[in-house]
Parts: sequence; C-alpha cells; structure tokens
Amino acid sequence: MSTEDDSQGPTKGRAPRYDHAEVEPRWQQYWDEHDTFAVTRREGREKKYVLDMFPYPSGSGLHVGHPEGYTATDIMARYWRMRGFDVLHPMGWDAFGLPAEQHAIKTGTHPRDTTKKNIQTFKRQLKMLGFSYDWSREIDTTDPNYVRWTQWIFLQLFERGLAFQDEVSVNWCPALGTVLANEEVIDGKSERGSHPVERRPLRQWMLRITEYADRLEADLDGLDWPDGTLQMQREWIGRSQGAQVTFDIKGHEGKSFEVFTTRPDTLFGATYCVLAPEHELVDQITTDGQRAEVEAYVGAAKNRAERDRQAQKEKTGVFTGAFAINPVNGEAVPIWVADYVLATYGTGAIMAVPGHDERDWAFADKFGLPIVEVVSGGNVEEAAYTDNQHGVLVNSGLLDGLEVPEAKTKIIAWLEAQKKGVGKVQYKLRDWVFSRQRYWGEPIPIYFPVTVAEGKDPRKGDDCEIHFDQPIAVDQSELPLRLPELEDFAPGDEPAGVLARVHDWRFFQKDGKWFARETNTMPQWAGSCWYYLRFIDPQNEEVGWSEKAHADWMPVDLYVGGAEHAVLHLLYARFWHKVLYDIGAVKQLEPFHKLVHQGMILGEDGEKMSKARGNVVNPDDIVRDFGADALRMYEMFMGPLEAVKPWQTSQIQGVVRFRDRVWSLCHRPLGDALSEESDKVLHKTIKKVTEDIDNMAFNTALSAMMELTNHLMGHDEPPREAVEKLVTLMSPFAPHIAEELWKKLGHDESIALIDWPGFDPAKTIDDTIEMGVQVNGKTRGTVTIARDADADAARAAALEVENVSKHVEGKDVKKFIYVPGRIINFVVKG
RNA sequence: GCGAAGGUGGCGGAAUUGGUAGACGCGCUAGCUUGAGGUGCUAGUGGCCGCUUUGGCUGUGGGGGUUCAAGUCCCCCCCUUCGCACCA
Repeated sequence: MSTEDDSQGPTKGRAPRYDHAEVEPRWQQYWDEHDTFAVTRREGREKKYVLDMFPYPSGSGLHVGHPEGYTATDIMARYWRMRGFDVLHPMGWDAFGLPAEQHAIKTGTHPRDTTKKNIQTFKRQLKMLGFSYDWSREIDTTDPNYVRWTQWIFLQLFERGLAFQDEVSVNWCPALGTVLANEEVIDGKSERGSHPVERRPLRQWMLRITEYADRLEADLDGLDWPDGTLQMQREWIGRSQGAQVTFDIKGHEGKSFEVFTTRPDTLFGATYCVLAPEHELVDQITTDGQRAEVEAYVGAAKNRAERDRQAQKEKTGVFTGAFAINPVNGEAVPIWVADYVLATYGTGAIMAVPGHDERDWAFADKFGLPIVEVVSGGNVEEAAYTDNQHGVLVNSGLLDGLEVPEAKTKIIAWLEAQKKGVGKVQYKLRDWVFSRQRYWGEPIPIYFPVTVAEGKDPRKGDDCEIHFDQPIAVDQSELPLRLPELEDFAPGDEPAGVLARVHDWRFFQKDGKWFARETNTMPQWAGSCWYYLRFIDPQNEEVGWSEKAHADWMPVDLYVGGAEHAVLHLLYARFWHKVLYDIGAVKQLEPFHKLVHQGMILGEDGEKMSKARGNVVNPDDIVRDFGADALRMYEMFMGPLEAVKPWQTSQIQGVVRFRDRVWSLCHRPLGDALSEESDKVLHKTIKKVTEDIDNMAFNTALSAMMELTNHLMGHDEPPREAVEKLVTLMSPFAPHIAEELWKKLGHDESIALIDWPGFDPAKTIDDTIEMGVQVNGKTRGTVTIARDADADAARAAALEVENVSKHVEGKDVKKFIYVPGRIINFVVKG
C-alpha cells in the first residue's frame, strides 16, 4: 500500500472506505452514554407519543419483519424530535406466553430464565439497529412490579362486576392435560401429538366485554385507523338490529323459548323452529318416539369441535317431535335440533323462514318442510328471496301490503303490545374467556373460602371443599400476588391448572379460617392491554401511572404494528381503556389516535417466511454484511410501509451505494457557493422529504434524497449547505452514518438534537417548466415555457416544436387546450 | 360464499385535483477505471419497427364506456393476497 491515494484530485480521490462495523456500535454507545433519547416534558413544547407493538421475545430472536415497523416509528420519533416535540418512544417485552412454558415442560428450565435470555437477545438486536428508544422506560410484563398493576386492573374489573365466573365449554385434551384453542384442534385431535380432544364444561373467569359492545362500535368513528381494520372491528362486534320473539311450546303449559331475528317482518313465514343441540329445552320437549334419534344427534354434536361443526356445508338435523306456536298466527310449527344453530349466538334458537333465508331454505328443502312466501318479489319455489329493502308483504295478515322496513316497525310494535316479543339489538361479540390453566401468566388475585374438617390441613392434601361461588379479591396492599416457584411445569390431569398442585401456595389460613387461591392465570393479552399506560410512568410504585404522566403523554399519537392484531389485541385494549375511563383512571375515550399496520415482508420466493420453507432472513446477518443503516433504509425503500412485499437481498446494494456516495460526497472539499440551481434542488428535496415523512411515505422520501445526492455528485466541490442538509435529512433513516458525517463536517452536538431544516416555498417553484405537447391527445413533443405563460404564448411556443407543427399543419384546429403547468393539447381534424 | 386491499418493464416500485406512464433502485449492456475479490465512474435500458438525426406504432390483468386527454372516473369479466367463514 502506497500513499498516493488521498492526495489525488477531488473527483478521482477516494474517501476512506466507510466501515459500518466500526462506526455503528460507536454511536450506539454514544447515545447510551449521553442518554440522548431519555425524555422528559419541557415547558411550552408539544408532545408526540410514538408506540410500537412490543414484541413477544421468542427464542428465535428478531426477524426482518420487526425492524420494518420499528424503523418507521423510529424515523417518526427522530423527525418529530428534530421538529421540537417532546417524543416518548419506548420499548418493552410482552413476555408471558406459551413457548417459554412449553420449553420449561420439556427441559425443566424455568420460564423466567428462558424469558430473561430471550429478552437479552432481543435487546441486543434492537440496540444494534440504532433505534432511539428511551431505554430507561423499558418494561417487562412478567416483572412483579408490572404484574402488580395488571392485577390491580383486574380487581377494578372484578369490583365492577365485569370479571365473573362461568361454566364454559372448552376443548379439553386429557392426554396433554390442557385446554386447547380452537385453532389447536384439527378434526377432533390435538394439533400437537394428535390426541383425542373432548368438549367439557370448565369453570372460567370471564370479562364482560359485551357490556361495552355499543361503545366499542360507536367510538371507532373518531379514529385515524385503516379502513379495513375499522371494518373488521365492526364486523367482530357484529351489531344487528331486530327483535326477540317468544314461541310457546304446544302441550307444555308455561314452557317457551326465545328467538332472535333480524327479520321479524317475516314471522308469518316461520314454518319451523330450530334449537341448538346444547339448548336446555331439547331434552325436555323431545317426544319418546324421537328421543333415541335426538340423543344420538346431540351427543355427536357435543363432542365435535366448534370449528369442525361450522366447517361442514351439508345441513343436518333431527325433529324433536314437539311443536311451537307461531305467535302471530297461532300455527303449530315443528321444532328441530340442528347444529347450524349456534348456542353461543343470540338465544341458541331460531325461527326458520325458508322463503326468505338461504340456510333455512336449504334445510327445509332437504327435510321437506313447508316454504311459504311472505315477501313478494322472488320465486320461493326456486330459492330464498332475501332482499330486505324492496318487496311487499303477502300472506301476512296485518302486514299485507307493507314494504319490509315498515313491516318491521309495525310487527315489533304489535309484538311489544301483545307481550310476545321486543325490539332488540344483538351483537356477535361474546364475553371474553380470561382464564388459562397455565403457569406462566399473571395469577388472578382472587381467593375462595374453604370448608375443611376440624384439625385437617388442605396443604397436606386433606379433603376440603372450595366455595368457588364466593370469590374474594386479594387486598390491594398484597399485590403483586406472585407465582410460586416450581420445578415441574408439566400439566397434570387436573383441569384447574398447574398451580392447583402447589398446595402450599394455594391454601392459606387467615383469622383461623382456610382459603384457597385461584389457580388459573391470565391470558397473554392481559399485559398488552395496558402497557402503553405503564410506559408513561414506568417506575411509579404508588400507582400504575400518575395523573401528571397521563396529562403529559396520553393519548398515543402513532401506533404501528401488524395487521394480525386488527381485532383481538386492539379490541381488548380499547375495552380495558374504556373501563379505566369509567373509573376515572384515564381521561380519553380511546387510547390509540392513529394506527398504521406495516405490511408483511415475504421471503425471496414470495412466500411467507418460515423455518420450514428455509426462507427466513436473519437481521444479524444483514447488519454484519451491510450495516444497520443499510437494513433500515432498505426496509423503508422496499415499497409503501403498509404493502406486503418480498425481501430481495440483492436490492440492498442500492441503499448501500447511496450511503457510500453520501460518504464520499462529504469527503470532497466543500464549496461555499450555492448555485441557484442547486439551491432549488435542495429546497425541493427538503419539501419532498418533509411531506413524505409526514405521510409516512418513506420509500419516496429516500428516492428524493438519492436524487439530491446524484445532483451533488456532479460537483467537484459540492456546496457545504446542501451537503449538511442532505445529511440532516437522512439522519432519521440512517442515524449512524449521519452522526459520523455530522461530526466530520465539524459539529460537536449530536445530529439527533438539531433542528429539522425548513424550506423556502418560493425556491421549490421553477420559473420555467417543461410541458408535454399533445396533438389529439398523443404526446408529440415537449416545450419549456414560463410557468405563468398565457395561452397565446404557450400555443406559439408549442407550434415551434417541429414534430408538433408537422401534425398540426394543414389541419383544422378544432380546439386548443392549455392547462397551465399541466398540458398543451391541439385537437385537430382533417 | 361474504368483506377488504391489490394486478404498472426481467425485478422492487414511482406517478397532486384525469394532464409528458415507468421517478428512484436492482438487474442487464457498452466504455473507462480499479485489480484477489460481492469496486468506482459515465452512458444506455418497456416492446416492436425505422435509423444519420428528428421519428412511427404499441403499452399500466382482459373487454367495453365517458373525455380534447384515462394507470387514475364508470360498467362487466379474470386473477392474486389478506380477513371472516352457517351470526338467524
């Protein structure tokens, strides 16, 4: 190696190669040591709360999908900081969860240890990417100091009657000793191990989210969320308006059942009724002649997973032998049992109107039940006529001649007057099963009185009776209620959960009486339902968050995370927030003002990344080979944030070159003079980048910076002002190289703390512009004219273009169109 | 089946209120540079035709329509992805 290189001329001379592996960790350390991103509220400043959906720290570490959303929020956080906002940008761990418990069952490693190790990996990887988190606010949902407040919120729900116990039918797998989610059950067998699964009732804690159904729906209106997500939440809540109608049972004096219908106007066409197999009346009304058949059907239905029952297309059912009385015309209609009626929706019973409901039509067709037309407009011999706006009522007594909407109103009034029914709003939303029979979750802070024989000790396994019907809240002074230490995490044959085995923990004496703790734990959702509130005041030991912290930071201004949480997490968190609102703990109706979903990053093969496919990209490899700035910029340059897009490692080269070109640009001698042209390019770029960031259009912001770079590369002595502003603009995207260059350009403070550059609108407008010239709508050339040229000048200039005059000459100009700044068009004939 | 979002070069993707389609980048081609390594610079790059230059035709999933002008608006059809899947 000789010495000639650096002494060559500016265009030939090479800057020292940019070494990301040396520069990036150095700046990460600088930010840590200087607490660059620790935030407090300052007088007279506006705030922004920028939140990522915090990750579950899995054993496989970060994948490239994580940095996509995290880079987007980091750019916004850094940008807003430079615009003078106080920016809260925190990170933490949603660390309760099944994988750590499964790992514990297999290896005996305590879930706490697994979780701790995984968090370390995640944190190292996030730091390696240079995100500007305020790490002093890091939270971990499994930390007793966090669990304490999760339990506190549960007690608020309990005290308001929103947390209650119920017997719920669950998928119980005796071989695994656990309850399974619907998606873990395939064809009646467990997904893991293919063991038989049975439906059995189990005591569960429930949260009464249905009480908030109307508000959860109504308050969607003010949110800046993706339309699709709002739509999904509305469908999930599933509001429908109709009537609940009472059907008496023939020959069973005083016995009746309720049905819900959205079409009370079609009551005269109800020719049979159907009960869900689980309906309590089935057993009571079935006639002796039908009993064997009904019991066989009900028995078979009960043991099938809900999902399987719903998956089948072909309708099945059996006649109970009993009849109901149609309340509007007194006719006796047969009562059937069929599993297409769900016990979990409405009343678990329906009136069937085959003339005007497709499922009822198919069922009636198959079993030869009568089909009666009560709304004209279709042919009910061929198919159900389901139009609920048009059509006139027929065969319907007092409703004849009315249109459907009027008929609905009239029949509901009639039913209410006759006390045979009532107008009603029904929701699909069900109450939330909130208990899990697992170890690695928040203990539910409830205990129950225990009856035990004199001198016996339940802790030694003596018989006792637990009074589950008398739940008692753990006193708030005793929170957090901690998990007991365990060696063996394997589930037993006890559906009450692993904790039920830990007698020393479960049973305790108080004032000479025995009590038993709840042995169920909370689901993983619990911690993520309120974490955004802990971030605003993470170290507070007196309260979950102070009023001051709330006033300082709430609500979340920008929330970014995957679309897979469009319903569950985002609905549960909104529900808790509304409960907290009702007790005065928060002041706004909604927690998340603006929501954005980052699109999934697919593998190079265009398929979802998965270990099985072998198309998973590891961020560690990318950072090692190309650097964190390159990974950040590449993920932003791939396309629109919300779009689903395939990963292509070869494309990273583009942002690496861009980065290195900016590097070499800054190593040229810088000029003081800024030409008018360069000044305009600079101001246009600042405008474009600023507006694109405001719209979170990061791909086009980067392309604008590349164009500015390409422009400046044409200068042997690029103007200092332009170079410095370019570095500033790119700093939210590529913070490491921006810091390094900022320092090399002679500045001492961190670039993260300087002001965002402004632009002069006058300099973003050109005096002359190039416009397309069309003849009959076909582009025939371009012309450069004054921006404010009048029509005559534009026409004259356009005709000077040879290729234009060629097409216009000798022809009759019917029309001349000139839209200043847009287009010139000659409409000619002949 | 229902709902939502989409379909633009070899590839990822640009394109205010309809107004020069293909910005930016990858890849590719050529030239220069460099010379033990995922180099730098310059130019070109939708397709077909013509070519000395100016050029001509065609082109945004397919078919129709509105308009001086359509990737963009309207109608019909096809395909892809993602939700929900018997919700009475």
